[in-house]
Amino acid sequence: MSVTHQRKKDATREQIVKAAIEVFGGKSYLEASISEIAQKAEVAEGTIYQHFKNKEDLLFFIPNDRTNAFCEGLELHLQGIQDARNKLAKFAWYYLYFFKTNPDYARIAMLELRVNRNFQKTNGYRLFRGWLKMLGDIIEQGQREGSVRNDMDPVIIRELLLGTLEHYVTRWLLKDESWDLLEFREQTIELIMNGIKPAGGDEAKTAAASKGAAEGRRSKVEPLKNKQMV
Amino acid sequence: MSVTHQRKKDATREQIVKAAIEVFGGKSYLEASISEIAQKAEVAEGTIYQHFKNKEDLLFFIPNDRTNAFCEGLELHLQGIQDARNKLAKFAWYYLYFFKTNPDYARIAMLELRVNRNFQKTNGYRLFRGWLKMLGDIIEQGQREGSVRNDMDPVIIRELLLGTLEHYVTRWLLKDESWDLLEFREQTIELIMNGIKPAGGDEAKTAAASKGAAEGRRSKVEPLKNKQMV
DNA sequence: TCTAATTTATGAGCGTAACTCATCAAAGAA
DNA sequence: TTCTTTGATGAGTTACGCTCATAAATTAGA
Repeated sequence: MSVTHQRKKDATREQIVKAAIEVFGGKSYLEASISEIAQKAEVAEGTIYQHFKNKEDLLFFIPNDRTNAFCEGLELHLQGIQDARNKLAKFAWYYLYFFKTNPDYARIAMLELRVNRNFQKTNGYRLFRGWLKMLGDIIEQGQREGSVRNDMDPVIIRELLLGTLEHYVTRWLLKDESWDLLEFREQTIELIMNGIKPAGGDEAKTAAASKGAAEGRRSKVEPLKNKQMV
Repeated sequence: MSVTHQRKKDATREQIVKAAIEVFGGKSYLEASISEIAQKAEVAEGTIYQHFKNKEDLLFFIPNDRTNAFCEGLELHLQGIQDARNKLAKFAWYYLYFFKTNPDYARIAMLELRVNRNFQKTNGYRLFRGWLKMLGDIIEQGQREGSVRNDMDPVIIRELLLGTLEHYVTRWLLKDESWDLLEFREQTIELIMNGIKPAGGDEAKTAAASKGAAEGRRSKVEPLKNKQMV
């Protein structure tokens, strides 16, 4: 296969994926039809099956590119921020901002992929777990810094944040984006930040003391037996 | 139509719904087939269409009974608990307990109904919003009591709790119930309870003072413009 | 430049599953 | 018993995912 040939094929596949994002984003996976995707991509139905094993395989291909875009943007937006708490706040903002500006993909990710059992075996899910680790690292950094309570398993904190954010995006999509996805951000982050603040110290008044207090309470609760929940 | 006739028809419908819960619970809505449900219910395929407009209509009928069961159990488990914070903790426990003991329905509710746009127009969703209000009332009670910070819109607190719980159930299902759904409950509730505690007071040390502190900060943040997020 | 070989695109045709409808069975009313 | 009404049935229709034989396009060799 020559280089030009490959280019041509890649271009066709890209057209198909682009059309698939639009169609899967506009209606449910079930209601979306291959023929509609083919029409929008301006290829024959059979061509889609030259590039993808089946309809689901096409769906699962979509997050590859989008997850990478998410990661790149995330790293960019976190640059220059030193402390974990500000990184977490920035993460929450970026997460909502990303899906707000990618509503078609948001629908695919939240309403289709997120609840699909087969998706967990795909490369897209592997990429998802990649940036999940980034989030976990920030939380652990905060625990080392003393700015995040360390008597709590970092996975719990991660899931609290992630669960809440995914929930907001999902509700926003189901309400046809009728309200601003970022509207609830400030109060929600305030709530979570307050929750994960080291115990025994009101940070606003006694920021310096909080670190010591946190250290004193290290490993108060049982460590989790099974962290493979994602 | 006579009483006996109606009884007979109701019995058939119940058989169909029972079979549908098993089949929709075992595989995705897409993979589940009407013929399999008909077989399991021991009726002809055509009979299903005497009782339900289509496959989706059958799916949407399922939560009617289960939501009522959820509500009854919830009210029972909340009985005798006076203060809002203990009610919220109990709610979280009951929520996870209910889905742990109803895994087939959990899959239908979390993986199908929760992300289905059409579901929002159904009676099942109306019932869901019914107990959502119960949860909101508990939070508002806590804000009046002074045990829950009232400088925060109650909807935010409700969504934080609900989002996290739904997230746990979803992850648990996608991991084939391989870990204990209740394992994360204690730490998560501790985290949320800490977050929604009135600001400025470490409750463990200065419980009495917290009320006053909370009142002092009433209406600190902007009220939400749009509460119709669910 | 012409030709053979390989890769990519095509769409008619197939299988399957949701759904319909004419017919049958069962129960109640007269 | 006969007529009417309601519920159950499954063969038939339709729509959609998917296959495959064929055509078109591109490359390599002479």
